[in-house]
Amino acid sequence: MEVERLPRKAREKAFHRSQILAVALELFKEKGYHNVSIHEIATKTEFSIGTLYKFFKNKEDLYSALIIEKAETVSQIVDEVLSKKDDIENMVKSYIDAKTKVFKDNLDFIRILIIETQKEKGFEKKTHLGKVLHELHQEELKKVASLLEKGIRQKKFKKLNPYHLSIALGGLIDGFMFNWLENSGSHPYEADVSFITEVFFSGCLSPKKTNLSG
Amino acid sequence: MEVERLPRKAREKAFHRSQILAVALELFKEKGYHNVSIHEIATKTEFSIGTLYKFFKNKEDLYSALIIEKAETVSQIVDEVLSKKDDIENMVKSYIDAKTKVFKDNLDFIRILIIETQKEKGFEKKTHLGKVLHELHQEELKKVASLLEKGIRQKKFKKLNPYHLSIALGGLIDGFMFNWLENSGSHPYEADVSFITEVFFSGCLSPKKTNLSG
Amino acid sequence: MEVERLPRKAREKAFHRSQILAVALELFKEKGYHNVSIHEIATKTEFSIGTLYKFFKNKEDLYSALIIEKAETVSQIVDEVLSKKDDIENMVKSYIDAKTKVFKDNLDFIRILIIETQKEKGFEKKTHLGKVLHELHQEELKKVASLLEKGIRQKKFKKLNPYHLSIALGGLIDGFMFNWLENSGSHPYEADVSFITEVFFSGCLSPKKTNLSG
Amino acid sequence: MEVERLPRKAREKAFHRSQILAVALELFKEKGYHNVSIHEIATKTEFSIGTLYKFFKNKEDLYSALIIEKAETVSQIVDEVLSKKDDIENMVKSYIDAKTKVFKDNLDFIRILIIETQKEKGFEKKTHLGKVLHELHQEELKKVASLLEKGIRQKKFKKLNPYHLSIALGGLIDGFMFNWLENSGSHPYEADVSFITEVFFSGCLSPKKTNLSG
DNA sequence: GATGAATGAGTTTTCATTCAT
DNA sequence: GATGAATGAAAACTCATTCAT
Repeated sequence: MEVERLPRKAREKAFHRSQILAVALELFKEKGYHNVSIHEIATKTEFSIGTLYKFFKNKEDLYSALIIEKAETVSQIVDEVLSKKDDIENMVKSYIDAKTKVFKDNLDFIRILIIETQKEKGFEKKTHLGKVLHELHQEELKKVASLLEKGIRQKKFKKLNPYHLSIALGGLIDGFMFNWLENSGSHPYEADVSFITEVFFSGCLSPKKTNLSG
Repeated sequence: MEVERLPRKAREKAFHRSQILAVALELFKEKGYHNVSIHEIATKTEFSIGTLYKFFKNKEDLYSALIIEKAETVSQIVDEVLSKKDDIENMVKSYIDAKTKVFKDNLDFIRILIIETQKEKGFEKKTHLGKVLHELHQEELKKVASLLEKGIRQKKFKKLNPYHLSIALGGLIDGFMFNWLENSGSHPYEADVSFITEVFFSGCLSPKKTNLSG
Repeated sequence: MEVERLPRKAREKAFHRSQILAVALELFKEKGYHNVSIHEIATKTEFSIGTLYKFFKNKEDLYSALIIEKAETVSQIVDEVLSKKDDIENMVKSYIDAKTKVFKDNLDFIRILIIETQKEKGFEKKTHLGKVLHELHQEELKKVASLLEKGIRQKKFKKLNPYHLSIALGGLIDGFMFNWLENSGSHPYEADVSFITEVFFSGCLSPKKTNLSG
Repeated sequence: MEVERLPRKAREKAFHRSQILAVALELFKEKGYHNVSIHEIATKTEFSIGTLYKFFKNKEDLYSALIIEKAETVSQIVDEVLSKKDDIENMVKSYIDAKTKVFKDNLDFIRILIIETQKEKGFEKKTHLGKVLHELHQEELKKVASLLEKGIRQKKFKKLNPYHLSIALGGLIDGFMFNWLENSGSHPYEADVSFITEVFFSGCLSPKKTNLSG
């Protein structure tokens, strides 16, 4: 009995935790970190303030947990795409697709992620949150880099530093998506996706291929 | 004598204003908007709180003034570069140079600019600050776009949407510079500059040119 | 046990509330609204500032609650007197007695009531407080008027507009009591009470009655 | 020359002083004492703050001067009426006329007078302002009392304490005028004036006269 | 374990008054 | 003498966090 009881409790606890985070995300998106009070989160989750403090040691901790959880989810989505073996070019396209979709689907989260990423002394690596986000970002860059490297070895891409190329690709995606965000999604984002793909490939595909395809 | 008296006062006032903004920038960079109190700014500037409120009607106003002033300075630097008539390719190179340099020289400012840009429901165009930043950004995109368009007409660049291309270029620059920022300027940023230039041109120069240069 | 628990809490809360109001009244009487800080009320009540703000949403609200509560108490006292069926003349006498006693017992409250009544553009009916006070006053005038009307119908009083007469009676009472207040209660207020009664009756009783009684 | 220069300066000074008081009265009426800043008065008078402080040693002093000046004007109006020798009854009527007219013409002033009169410990006789107002009021009561006394000696009024009668008359006037004020002058005040007169006389005239006139 | 009342440090902002020019 | 920039004490109010029940 006891053996089953704890797991159930644990499951419940995890569920409650995720409920709190979901509500908090909603509120932070809507009003910004400083304009949301613990009291408000407590009321909306229908947990007591004391219970919230059982789950998270303070407001900052709750916020960190929220960001990290989301960032890991996004990371997993990207990982999945990168782990599906396919033709290199298709994989890059899938990556661009996945990233832009994640961006579009999580606009508000992305917004607070950016704020947090830059907030308080930039990538403050002393902060737990800062470290985790830095690592997740660097891991992604490396994974994309290794994909691009494979493409270079297959002579499909020009001989350029693959880590730099992955930064370039990330920059392209972010640039377009921020522009889309700035103009409040006034046009279908798919247009941007195809442009990103076109620009990136026309710059990276090795000359011969370019001529063949062109 | 009287003729000079007012200008001196005005000059002094402007100087004091800039001093306050400089100190405030320093503090905001260091601790973030919400962790800096007016009292602290007053103490550090060695002005009284009341004097601060003579210059700026409230904390938000001081912050806005800070951001807008800096953003306009950056805008002017870019404008200057874009107004010097030269060979298109050199002008693009100069633009990349200028932008990366501005970025490097104003790391901390860029950081709080990003936060502000995304803060509270993204580009909140209802805010004066939000509107001003949005406009400055769009103006820059258009200027770069018109430069690139000229290049396209001169058959130096591929036939791609020039506005989109300017977003792409912006994305590339930001991507690299953020990466550089994230790694706290661990390597000379000039390396990034040349990579940005290379990637951008290899993707944009019209096919013939590519073949000749490759 | 549980059944009693909530009521006890509620009772305690009500008690605390009344304690705060009592202390606040004391302070406002002593120093005036603008010269009493929330901090001071908190210190004197031995509650924290935060607790005060749990009871009242701001300083104005605390003040309003204070005035309205007192005004309603006074209103009830008057109501009680007016509801006891008796000979008309005795009822009027009782009313004068009750009013002067209330006045005497609540000198300081009356003072701030007057201030509030006249404060900021007179009976500002837009304010909740203003409305409530206005209504309470008008209600009282009407009740007294209907009492006097009965007297008129019974031919005990002269045929004068009863509403106007109630204003006159109120004016008489206030005039004497303010004079008494101004001279800091230098003489027993009962002297004033009998004078008010005499003047009012000799002015209102119909000539025949006057002759009979005189 | 010097002999004439000072008087002109003095005249100018007095004029400026009255200008300041006029503007201040306007502002205090409109917004209340605590919502008007010295800065605002300075701006509206087109004098500098420093100059204002040359005329009045502080805000309270300016306020006192304002109230006292007005109160003395009112006092003079009443004095004039009371000094015109006439039939007693006509003089009382004139007094009621004058008082109600003053009330009507100075509604806003009366309002702040009441506030001040009751503000901060009621008739605080320690304050200069308090003392002056108290004295002015008592003087008026005495003058009216001596008028009424004459009427009693002439057997025109009942044998009642004339000082008390003067309080009663004052109370009647104030009661009606406050009611009129409370209802924002919704009806012509002359109606009240005649009612005050009627009530006061029918209550004060000796029975014989009443019978004769009735 | 859960609760939420109580805390009070800390924030932004105002404005009467002074005094160097 | 006139000025008005500078001052800074003091106010109202918020909210993360604690801890007795």
